[in-house]
Amino acid sequence: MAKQIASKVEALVPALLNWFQSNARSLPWRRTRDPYAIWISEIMLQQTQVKTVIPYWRRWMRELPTVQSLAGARREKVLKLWEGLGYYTRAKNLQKAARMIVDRHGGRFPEKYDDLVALPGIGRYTAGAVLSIAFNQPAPVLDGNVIRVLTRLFGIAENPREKKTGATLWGLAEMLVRQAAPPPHPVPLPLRGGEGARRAGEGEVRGLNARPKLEVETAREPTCSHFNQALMELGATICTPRQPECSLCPVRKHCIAFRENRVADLPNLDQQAALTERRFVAFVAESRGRFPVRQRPAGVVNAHLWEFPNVEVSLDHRDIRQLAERLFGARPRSLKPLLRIRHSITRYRITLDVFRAEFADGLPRTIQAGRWCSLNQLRNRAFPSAHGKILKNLATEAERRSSDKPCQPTCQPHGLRPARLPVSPADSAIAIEKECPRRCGRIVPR
DNA sequence: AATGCGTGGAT
DNA sequence: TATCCAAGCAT
Repeated sequence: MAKQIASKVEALVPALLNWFQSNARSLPWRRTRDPYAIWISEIMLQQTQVKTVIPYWRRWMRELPTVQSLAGARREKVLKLWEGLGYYTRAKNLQKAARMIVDRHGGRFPEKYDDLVALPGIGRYTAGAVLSIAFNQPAPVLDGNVIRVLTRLFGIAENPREKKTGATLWGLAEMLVRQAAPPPHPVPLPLRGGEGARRAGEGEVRGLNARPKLEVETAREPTCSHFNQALMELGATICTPRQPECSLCPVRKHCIAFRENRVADLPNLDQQAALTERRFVAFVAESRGRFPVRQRPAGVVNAHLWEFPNVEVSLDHRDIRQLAERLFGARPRSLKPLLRIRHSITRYRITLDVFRAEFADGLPRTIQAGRWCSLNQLRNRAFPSAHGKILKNLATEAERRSSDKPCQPTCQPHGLRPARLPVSPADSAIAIEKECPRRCGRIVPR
């Protein structure tokens, strides 16, 4: 059994290396061997697709091209560069780790596994990825792609999340990348039989010809780097979760799942938990061109990012005015529904209802732990995706407002009288206004 | 061991 | 539209 696996491993490595040579996608981080650049790409690629990462990586490398620049950057800038990628702890850990590299490693990127996994945000996978891809060390990687490829190739039906199965998979990944590494010493002659012509030929040349130049030439081909990337590339482009392109697979003749028609059954993952519905109501208030926003505290979802004041409510909650009063400590002069955003984070499906709130002049100067920011100040802060959409909506509206000509005659700033609103002290109803029908962005009385 | 952490692409 | 899940890590 072990022998079968060994010979299979031996066959897979050259096939995948050869395939990768002509089928590797051209990705920006594949044009460098800078460990810092590769580290950044690996962190960004955690649970995130290549297509999404590319523009973020380019911008990050332009703004923070070295580990020193990252270590010295302001956190707000780091978060802004990460805005929209999610899992924001990744960005904060990147900076922590960069400072550790500068402080404890003299700014030189660690080349040892133990040093790498000691850095925040670097686990077993990322350490292996940086060691193999940047330094061409025979360190294994096991990510979602590799799990899929290996469970199919070797017909592993156990749940890969189980500890024992995970150990098996890591073991295979290690055998493979070791096989991809050139032998540490010139292979002593004579070779025993059955090793295969390729390896024998290589050994002969090296054994007979010990010129240093040849060693250098041999070592130049980064086979560990390419092999691990080949494994992941196969999983990303051919051996995909759904509708894999087995007809294009360079190793299908070695694939147990393909032979036994079990490709669709592997890997055997447990289905994800059902989503829970939640609803939030957020407010955009404005006073003299400034908007109140607050920063989320440490230890919660989207920690340290900014957001518009909001509260969670029951799915059928109706009294928006009451929410606004509670949040701002003042009764809004008007309330207008602005937009509804649906999104999901982790296991929650969230509806975010956003309202525009106007207050009598000078009313809410402070929102609990919040700040009044101009549009430009808002643009420099990092928002979670849903609140980023609110900001985008705001910016679009402001753009429209400033570029359009004044419209006649109902719109207050462009035309005539102020909106006269029925706000008697005892009145609990809020006058819902609407936008100027000429789309100048202003609010007009209904 | 199980759960929390975001977002968007693909189908 | 609904569902899956992507170059995982920390606790």
